[in-house]
Amino acid sequence: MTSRRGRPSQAVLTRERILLAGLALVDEDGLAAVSMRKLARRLGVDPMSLYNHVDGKDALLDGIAEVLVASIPVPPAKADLRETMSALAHGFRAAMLGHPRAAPLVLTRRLASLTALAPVEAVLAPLLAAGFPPERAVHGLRAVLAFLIGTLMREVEAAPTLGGSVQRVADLSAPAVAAAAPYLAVCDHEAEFEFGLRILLDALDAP
Amino acid sequence: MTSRRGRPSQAVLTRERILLAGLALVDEDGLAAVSMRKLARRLGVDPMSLYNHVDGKDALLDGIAEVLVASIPVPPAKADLRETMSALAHGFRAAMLGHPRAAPLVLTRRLASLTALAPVEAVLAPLLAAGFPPERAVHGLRAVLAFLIGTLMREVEAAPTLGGSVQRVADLSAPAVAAAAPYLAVCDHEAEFEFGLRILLDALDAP
DNA sequence: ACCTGAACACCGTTCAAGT
DNA sequence: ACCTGAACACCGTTCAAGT
Repeated sequence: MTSRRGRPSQAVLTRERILLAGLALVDEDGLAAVSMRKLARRLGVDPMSLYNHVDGKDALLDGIAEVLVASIPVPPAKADLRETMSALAHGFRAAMLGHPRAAPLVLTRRLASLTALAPVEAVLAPLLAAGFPPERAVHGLRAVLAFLIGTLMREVEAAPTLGGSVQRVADLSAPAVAAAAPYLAVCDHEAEFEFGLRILLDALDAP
Repeated sequence: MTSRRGRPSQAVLTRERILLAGLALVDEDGLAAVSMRKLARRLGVDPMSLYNHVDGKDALLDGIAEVLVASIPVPPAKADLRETMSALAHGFRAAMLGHPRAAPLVLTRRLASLTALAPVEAVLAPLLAAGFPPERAVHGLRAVLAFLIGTLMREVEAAPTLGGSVQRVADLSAPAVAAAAPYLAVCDHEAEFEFGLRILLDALDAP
């Protein structure tokens, strides 16, 4: 049922269709498996056709990252400072954990700043409203963001849990590691997240 | 001056020689430019020869990461808690900034835990000595590590500064971003690092 | 035990050609 | 304006062969 538009045939390909198919490909097969050719195959199209909508493989990955960033829920501007910060952090985390294999795209690329404008505004607005000098607000934002990025890298695949095989390898050579081994062996990501986030939000609340 | 060993000719290739050449290649040309073939060329050797000492490209990258981790200076076990933590954090940062293009290998891969044993011991020992219950010591370690990873990712290339082109794009649509624009536009990595680290170390000192 | 080189199944991207 | 396909210069890795 092609509609009554004048164009010879509706474009099969769209930047959006490509990015969504790309995200699905990453979700299914992982980042390392992404290739222009495979993505084209999935879309039933010649590999070169993708280049009409996307600037190359790197731009494709940036685009997928932007899709992910755009999916971060931004809480209503009203609520109180701590609640807002916490809601944003949890929303960011949930968005990343919803696509664990694609999350490194967001966590390890410098995106065009406009992509993250809404969430950044949502963080800065209550900080400024609470009387924070802008410089300190930016410091706070960046400290929390660094923690989020580090934590999520760990949750998502990369970055050491320090868990692995610490078992009883360590003894005389590393007595403290041996003593803490049971806690190093497991990692409750949820608890680690709340623990670190509370420290940072407490520090921002304080002054 | 080949020495008097019985072997027909000393091995030209060593795992260590390969890893160091790999690190140099990353330093010069960046991570994306690393290939087994290019590394072999640099060593004056057939590409396939590398496979006698290294398990493949991924294992090569792990090996380079381990070289970097091994270069983290571990402070003497004595000093006081806060001083030790701070020294380790600064040492970690300095080691990564010494090889900014290779740093993501450390920051984004799950290394065999034994690699990081010495630094982890150096963090946990003073925490336990100060009376921290081991579970809390591990939480503290992980929170600081997450912050370090996130901060260094930002310093080193990846992860948003939020600086970019926020200039005056934002106005009515994002008044808080507009108000903080001058501080978003620049990023004093040193200051951000100290700011966040102090918050975390203060929180660990407290109880 | 280590090194080699040909071969295989892939890549990203340029370019000229089609509609 | 969009899509195509051949071609180019690369990849990582297997395998059989050399010493």
